[in-house]
Amino acid sequence: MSTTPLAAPRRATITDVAREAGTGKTSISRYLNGEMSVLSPELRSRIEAAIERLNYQPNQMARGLKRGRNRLIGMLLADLTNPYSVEVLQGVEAACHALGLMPLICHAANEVEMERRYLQLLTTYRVEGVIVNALGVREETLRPVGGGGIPAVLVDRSVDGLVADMVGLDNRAAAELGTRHLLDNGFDDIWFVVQPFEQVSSRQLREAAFREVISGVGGARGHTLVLNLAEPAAVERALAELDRAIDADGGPGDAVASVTGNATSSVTVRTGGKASRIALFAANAPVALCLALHLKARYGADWQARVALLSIDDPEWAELTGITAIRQPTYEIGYRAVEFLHERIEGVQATARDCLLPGELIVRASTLR
Amino acid sequence: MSTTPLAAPRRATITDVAREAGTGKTSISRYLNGEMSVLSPELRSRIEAAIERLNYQPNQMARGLKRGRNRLIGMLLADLTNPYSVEVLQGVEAACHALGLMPLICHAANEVEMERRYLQLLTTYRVEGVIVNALGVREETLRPVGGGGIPAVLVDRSVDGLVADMVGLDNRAAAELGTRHLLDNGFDDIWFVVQPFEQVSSRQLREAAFREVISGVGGARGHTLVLNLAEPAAVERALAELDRAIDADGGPGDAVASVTGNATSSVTVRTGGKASRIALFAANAPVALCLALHLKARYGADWQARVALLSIDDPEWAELTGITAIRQPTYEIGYRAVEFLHERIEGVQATARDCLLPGELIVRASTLR
DNA sequence: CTGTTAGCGCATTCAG
DNA sequence: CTGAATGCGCTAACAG
Repeated sequence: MSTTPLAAPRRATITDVAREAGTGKTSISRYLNGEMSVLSPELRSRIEAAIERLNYQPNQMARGLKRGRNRLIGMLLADLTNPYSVEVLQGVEAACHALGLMPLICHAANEVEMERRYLQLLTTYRVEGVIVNALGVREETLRPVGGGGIPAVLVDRSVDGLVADMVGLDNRAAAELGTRHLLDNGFDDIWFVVQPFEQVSSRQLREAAFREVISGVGGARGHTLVLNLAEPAAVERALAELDRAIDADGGPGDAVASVTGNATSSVTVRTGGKASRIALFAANAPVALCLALHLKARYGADWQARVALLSIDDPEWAELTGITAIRQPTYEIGYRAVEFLHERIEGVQATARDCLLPGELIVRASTLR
Repeated sequence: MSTTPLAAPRRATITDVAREAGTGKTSISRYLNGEMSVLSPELRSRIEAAIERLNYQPNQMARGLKRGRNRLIGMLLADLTNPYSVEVLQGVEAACHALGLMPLICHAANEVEMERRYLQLLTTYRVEGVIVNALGVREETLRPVGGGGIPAVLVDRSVDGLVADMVGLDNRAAAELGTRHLLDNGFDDIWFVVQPFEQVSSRQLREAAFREVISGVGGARGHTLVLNLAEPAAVERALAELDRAIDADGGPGDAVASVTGNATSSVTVRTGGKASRIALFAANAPVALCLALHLKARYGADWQARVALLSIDDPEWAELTGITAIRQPTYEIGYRAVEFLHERIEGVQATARDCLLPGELIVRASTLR
């Protein structure tokens, strides 16, 4: 009774269990590691009982320290606010579960400094590998990772000068798919809207593919509009440019009764006349949302009659609002990333691999005229 | 030269640094812990140099094992797919950053089994505390947490039989606010739509408050519709019931040219006639989205003319679609949760506290007639 | 089959 | 001011 006051119910250790079971720590350890065949049934049940009685739970920190591996991997996300990230995460979690890994999820919230800090933290916690959906930063930040350091696989974007496996959307194909779809549906004036390229390879690839397709089609006009979502003033300016283009275009049908910009009272009658030739191609969901919000504010609830919107990423509101989208195989991206990482952790040496998964075009009313 | 082949660039340990700096481990340890005043400037710079040269990074696992605290806390989320979770997370991260804590984010993905597994995992990693946005499960699962076990604070929902701090929306007030708003705007037939109550206290509280307000107002009719989002068939049935009510209601204006249910060709002319008396009050964003998707599919793009929608939670698409919402102080909820937990970790003994934060009504076109 | 002995990397007395 | 010694909880050789 005088052993331990109820003050701090210190957690039982392997030693406690050994004593309680009247045996040595080794046997307990063996039990914990499933080496059942090496334990007499009798001892085994005594151990079981002791563990139960003491409500013992092995300390992973200590285990990790000893054996040099802790089954932890880091998952560094640039922006959880982007549905893309959450979806990828689901795949990551599933794969981790299947492979006996535990993902430490770190959210950089679009801040380079945060990214650096978390990477450092993951390193000090000796994670066995990291999956990183990097911000657009110099390879420098990722120095401790990849090549010389701990195994890493990149998601969605590659990083200049950083050799590592990478898995993501087949951006070329996706951008082509989207552009062709718009072209095929009679849109010959297409605005590709994208966040600042910075070092984000996926943005660059998407835009390049877009331009390439456009330039290969006579009579089609293509524009690239950079939308710096982090900079309200810049957004304002870019959208103004877009507005001018849309206004100049003259509108969708032959008869537009009225478009007041007041969402609650606009009355628009679409008569099925000649299609609008302008379409917006958003490079990802955040951009698409920004565009949609602006268009709705400017042209009213019926903004979709005025301009078509196609987005890479298929956020939950896409269906609701009827915009066309290219859905990324997010779950699989996450899953594959973990598989790659796992191989790497297990020592596979192959040269850096790229895994490009195809996107799926989901046609909705917005781009059908 | 024969010490370590380039094979496995083993990470430098404190011992390596000590040797490199020509001193003992203790001094390194002191340096790491910022006990600068106890080190001669000379030794100090030697240590600095050695650390730099070896690119040394202290092993947090070992530190944690030794000092008994690892600055880790668990953040268990029921469903990251719900924007609410992501927003709360932002607050959690900010607070952790400020308090020198590292959150381990665990995503139960609505699976009770996952929740149990993660809780167990967090325990074995000896996190100093956990913040849990629990699934609707029995206290049993959370046994290791709270009272006797590791400090815990609940977010959004309390758990029967589990005494712990809890922080979340003032559900009573929020539901009243929403209901009153609808009533004030002429809606006298209100459907409160909510996921199965199970053990989720917030759902119960919101619904109870709704009913209470309704029953206090003569002439107002209130219904509660349970929408089990995990069960497509059940959703189907519930929505059918709703449809009957809406159809019976007769529609919004005096003249409805045509409502075909085909989103791409519906032509509706709203003439500003008498308001529809039916309004839907969604208990949270996932429910609101489900409703909106259904209504759009059934009544066409102009579904909002037919029925009003108000939601607790203000998802990104709310503004776009113009539905009224009650925004939760998500960031603050997360922030406060960490603060509470931190106090607990530091040994504060006060009895379980409840922190109810107010929601903010954001009126949009949907509920204005 | 089972127990003893050494550390894993680090923080902490406790003597210099 | 500084360093040697001790052990956190656990696993991994080695002996019984």
